[in-house]
Formats: sequence, C-alpha cells, structure tokens
Amino acid sequence: MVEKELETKERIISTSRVLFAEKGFEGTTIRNIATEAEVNVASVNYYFSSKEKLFEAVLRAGFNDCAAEVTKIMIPGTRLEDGLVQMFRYHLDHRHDLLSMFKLLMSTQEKQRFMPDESQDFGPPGGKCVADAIIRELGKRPRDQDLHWALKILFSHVTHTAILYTCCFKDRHIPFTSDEDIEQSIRRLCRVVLADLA
Amino acid sequence: MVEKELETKERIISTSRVLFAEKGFEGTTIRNIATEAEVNVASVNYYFSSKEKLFEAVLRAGFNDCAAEVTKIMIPGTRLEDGLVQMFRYHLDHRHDLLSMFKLLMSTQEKQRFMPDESQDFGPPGGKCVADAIIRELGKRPRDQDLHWALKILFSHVTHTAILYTCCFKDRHIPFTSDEDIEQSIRRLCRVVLADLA
DNA sequence: GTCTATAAATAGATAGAC
DNA sequence: GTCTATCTATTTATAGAC
Repeated sequence: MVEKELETKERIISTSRVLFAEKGFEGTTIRNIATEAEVNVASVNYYFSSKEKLFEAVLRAGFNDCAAEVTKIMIPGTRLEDGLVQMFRYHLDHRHDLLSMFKLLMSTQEKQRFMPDESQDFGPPGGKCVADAIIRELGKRPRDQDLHWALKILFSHVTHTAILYTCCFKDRHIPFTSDEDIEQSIRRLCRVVLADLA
Repeated sequence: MVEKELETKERIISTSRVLFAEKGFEGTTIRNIATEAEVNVASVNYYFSSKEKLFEAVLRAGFNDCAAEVTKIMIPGTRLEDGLVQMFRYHLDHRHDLLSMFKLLMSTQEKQRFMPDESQDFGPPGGKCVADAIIRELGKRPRDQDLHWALKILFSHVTHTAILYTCCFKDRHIPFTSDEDIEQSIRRLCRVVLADLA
C-alpha cells in the first residue's frame, strides 16, 4: 500500500525532526522515535536502513525547507527589515530544524559523518537572497567587505536570537525578551547597519 | 596520596571538558574519558559518583571561569570594543566550555536535568560588567530598553561568531571569516551600536 | 586509590512469521 | 508492510582483590 507507506515514512520523519533536535543524535533512540510516531520499531530500519541515514534525511529536509522559505521571503519588493523578521518567525515556527542543524554544526564527530568534504562550504540558507535585498535597499552595491559585514551581523543576530528565544526566553519573564521585543531589536539593528553602509 | 588524587581528578575534568563539548553528553562514554585521560575506567565513578555529576562539575567549571574572565576584562579603563574582542578571543581559547554550555542550553532533556528551576534565569556570564562598560563609554546611562538592545546585539554577535568560527570557519578559506576579520567586525558593530545610543 | 571482572540495562539491527 | 523475538555490542555502575 503506497498510501500507508507514505504515512508511516512521514510520521517517522516528522517525529525524528523533533526528537533529534531535543535530544541530539546520540540521545535519541530508534525505540523513542518508533514509540512517539506510533509505528513499529522495525519500520524505522525498514524505511531508512539505519539511524544515520534517517538523520541525514531529517537534516536535508530541514535545510531545504529553510532555504526555500528564505528565497520566498526575500523577493524584490520585500523590505529588508520585514524579511529578517519573517526569517526570525520562520525559525521560531521550525525551531527543531534550526536546533538540529546547529547541533550538527557544533559536533565535530557527527559533522564529519554527515557533512564530509567541501559540502561544508555552503553559507547560511538563503544568504545570497539576503545580500540581494541589502543591495536593493541601499540602491547601490557596497564594497564586498561591507556587504559581508552586514550579512554576518544580521544573520548572526537573527539566528542566535531565534535559538535563545526557543531555548531560554520562551515562556519565561525576562525583560526585553518577548518576541515583539526581539522583532523590534532586529528592525533597529537592520536600520543601524544599513545607515552605516549608506 | 593527595597529590595523585588531584592529578587524576584534574585529568578527568579537563579531558571531559573537551569530550563533552565535541560529542555531547550522550555521545561521550565514561570509557572514552578514561582512555583519553589515561586513568582507569572505575576512577571516574570513584571521584564523581556518576556521569551526570561529572557533567555538572564540567559545566560549573566552564561557567565560573568565563564569568571571572569577563569580569576581569571589563574593568573601568577598558574600552568596550577592546573588551569585546578580548571576550571573543577568550571564547576561542576556551571553545569547549562555550560549546558544552550551548549544547546544554539547546537540549530540553539535559537542561531540565542540570538546570532545574530558577537557576535558568541567569544572563550571559559577565552581562552586568559589559552593561557598566557601555554606560562608562557613553558617559551617561541610556534608557533601559536601549541598554538591553545594545547588550543583546553585542553578546549575540560575539557569542554566535565565536561558535561559528570554532566550528566552521577555522582552518578553512572562506572570505572575511579570519579571526582578524571577525575582530574588525566586532569593533565596527560596537562603534555603530554606541553611536546609535549616543 | 587503582585495578579486573562482571552485573544489569539498553542500544541498533535483523530474521522470519504473518 | 508490519510485527515479535532475538542477536550482538556497548553502556553505566559496582563488587572485591590488591
């Protein structure tokens, strides 16, 4: 049954996106996944051959989804600060993908296993689109070093803050860390950076 | 023998700081640590009772060392941008502590285990000292919301970039990601943020 | 304090019935 | 495709000799 197959496979993937993000690769067991997804233990290996292949599929899904979304967001006509806020919101809505990817980046061991050779050279998902948005908003192309500086500043703040919000700020009462506060922070940073480049 | 005891215990701690950072809590085994530290497997449980207690000791050591260092860096007389660059360098020199702490923050499971209740409310190590440095450099106390904005921007960039440098940029040849480039980025961001607050 | 040996639990993966 | 049962390996933790 093709329908049943898709259902089971999809349930395994979507459950794994959450569990790998929360407990890491080593901290998640196939039995965890199977129980949570309400599928049989053996079906995980049946569909994905191994735990490692499953993790690969999870990472690929998260990265591709994010790159597609950023591309969609950063179309001509979008103001840079609006686009960055949308990126931030996307990360909140897909926090598990962000966390899995970041845990992978931070793991020497697993990074070598899952991102061998030159595939590590890709930048942040949608980096090119954000660069184009900066150029459009400035009305000119800044020097390379200025453009890269702006990208580093903006991406690092959006990404880092999305992680902290997800892991630490959410559901607590720390001053100036509500999602509205953070969105205002991003907008202000965006304006300050653009002004410095102009 | 007290001397031997210290030696063994210290070797276990310093090896664990590296291994937990690289492979995570679940990914690191007591046997790994014992082999790498060249001590007997049983001595880890002898000195620390359990793997969890050892992890606690490792995290505490990393956080305390960092908070002490930032306090030492951000004394009156230090220019803010110099202090932030020193913080960045400290993170590079102690990348394992930064990675362990961040992995813990990103792990729902382990965070609940190791940071129960209100102990989660502490800010970044040395946050207060950096705030004081901003106020000194401005020559006035800005509005609370402006001060918190500046802190968020500066800490997120220094921290996030230290992680990325450690995990992705180091030993590769990506434009504008050398440690000198990053230090210039931090200085520029610092000037831009201070100018916006003035 | 340090070691070997081992207990007790749990992991990933697979064989084979249905 | 789905299930149970099981193999093999590895884990943390501890008991007991030295």
